[in-house]
Amino acid sequence: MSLSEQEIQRRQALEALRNLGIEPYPAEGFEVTHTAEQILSAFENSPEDFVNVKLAGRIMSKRIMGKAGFADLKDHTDRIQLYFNRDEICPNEDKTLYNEVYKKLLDIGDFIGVEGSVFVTRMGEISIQVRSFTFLSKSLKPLPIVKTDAEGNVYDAFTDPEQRYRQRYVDLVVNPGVKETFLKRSKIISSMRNYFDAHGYIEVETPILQPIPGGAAARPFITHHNALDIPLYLRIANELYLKRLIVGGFDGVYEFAKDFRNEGMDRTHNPEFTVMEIYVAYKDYQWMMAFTEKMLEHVVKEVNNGDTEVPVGDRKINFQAPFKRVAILDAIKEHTGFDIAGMNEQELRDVCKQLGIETDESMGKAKLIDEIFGEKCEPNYIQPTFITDYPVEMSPLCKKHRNDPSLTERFELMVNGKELANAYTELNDPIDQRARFEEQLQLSEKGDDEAMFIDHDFLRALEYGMPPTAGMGIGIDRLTMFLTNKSSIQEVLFFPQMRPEKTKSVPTPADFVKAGVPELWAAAALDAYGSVEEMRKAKDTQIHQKLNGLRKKKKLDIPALSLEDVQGWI
RNA sequence: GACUCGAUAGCUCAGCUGGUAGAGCAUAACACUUUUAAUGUUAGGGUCCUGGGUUCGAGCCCCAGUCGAGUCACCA
Repeated sequence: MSLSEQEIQRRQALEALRNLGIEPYPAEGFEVTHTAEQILSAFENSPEDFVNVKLAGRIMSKRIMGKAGFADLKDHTDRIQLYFNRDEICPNEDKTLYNEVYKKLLDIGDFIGVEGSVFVTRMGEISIQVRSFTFLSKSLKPLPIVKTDAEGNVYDAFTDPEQRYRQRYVDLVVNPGVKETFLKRSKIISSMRNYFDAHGYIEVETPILQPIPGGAAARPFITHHNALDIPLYLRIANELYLKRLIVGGFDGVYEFAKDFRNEGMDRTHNPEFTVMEIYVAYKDYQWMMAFTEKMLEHVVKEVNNGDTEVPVGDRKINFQAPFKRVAILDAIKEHTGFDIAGMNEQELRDVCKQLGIETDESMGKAKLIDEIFGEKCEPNYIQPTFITDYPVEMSPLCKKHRNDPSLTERFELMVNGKELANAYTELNDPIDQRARFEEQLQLSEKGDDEAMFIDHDFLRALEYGMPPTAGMGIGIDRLTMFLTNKSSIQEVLFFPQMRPEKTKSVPTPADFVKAGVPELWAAAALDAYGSVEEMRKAKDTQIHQKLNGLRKKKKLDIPALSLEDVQGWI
């Protein structure tokens, strides 16, 4: 491992601290009495409460002026300025603590604990006059320095998305606002959870490793269980398990679930993502629509200071309930002029052709309709809109429409032209369900690699009887994107999936020494071959000649090699 | 998958008919007792993503690759 100049200096500082008897990584905790936020918000009203404060955090900047100096301390709440005065920190003759430890050995990025009193500087900034400080953890790698001036201009921002996502810890430390996004995400989830709990629904956990990946149309990740010697799949949905629980007598269950889909990645798709699914017995999709819009309105208000309107890109989206409801066939009629109700597969193909939508042989009716809707209608629904009553072919787990058996009781919630939620009156007729699965099997044989598998255990559960049930799933990542106004899913996931980092190990002379090359020759061998592997590929005679050649050329002051020497190394 | 753009110091970026690299911040040293992107002076710091090619000579031109970003397609 080769270290940069600054990394070496920090290791030296680490040593210097230890030589002074200061442990840079102490085992003890540090008692914290205040946070930066508390001090900044309450000091002016009651300064008497802040004559003795202890807080801990990371040093974010340092400014020294002779016998006094400043630093910014960032704790989990905010940043606050520290004032270090030499004679305050070092009341006695020995000024080491100021001159050496504070001035030279304390680096940006270090965690320290400080004790002192709060005051206001001449410049009017609330600061802590430090009486004593304690190293809590030394930082060996320099953080990128992002500076903001009085006008709020940001300098040298740490912006490279690759580095920000790969090293989210750094992103969180130096880029203001990143943490807020994730705090909001957390709040969205807890707000939703509270809403469900208040209705008496039960949060449950269901298997992530599934023998049959059911509940959605998607390509799964496959893995293998050694003891059972069977393939297992990472779940693409948890729907079928939650419905089993309704069969078992739960009235309302929900789960915040990580789902996994082995498909493309882009700024709206990550291989693992979070979906909340909820199932409520004795309800239908009409009820669920009303429940969903009220729930969303509630969540949006909670995370958005009581406002239902949120900015998304250059638009504003209003989550005020009730949302508009449009049947999918009406939507298609409105945006394409075609009435596709009752059309067969061939007729739909013709419509696609006239609309300029590409199709292929593997597409059934469902996919064709989905294409038309996705291509021509979906982008038009900016404000939250329920699209309802999908054709039966598109929804194999959904109950047929009470008024039209060619349709289903399903809705999707479209926001900003994207699907945010999906819900059904759940199919609980086991015979119908079996028939629908069998249609999926035919699609699969036709080449649709996303068609659903038949889950016989799920059918068996339905045969015992499932009460009428409404179910709904909502994409938490997408919801978070809307509510934080981010245009990519990577911004709302702490650790989005990335291609593995290439760790190109740079060979050093030491590697050659380890391989048996004498130290005298290691640098030359590195020069000649670049890596141990390359050298091993060469013949001993070639190595012998090449290295001696190099010795001559570079006038190395070392004895010439014999062939026997070289044979001894490899 | 296609196209476009990018990769140079710890970070943000510059670089020129093709002549072995430069700024700001960060770092180090000195000065300075309340600074505000602190300041002033000085110094150090680089496999210019990788591999080939053209050339007397490549960070720059050509080819191939890696990684990333954006647009589109595919996929939900």
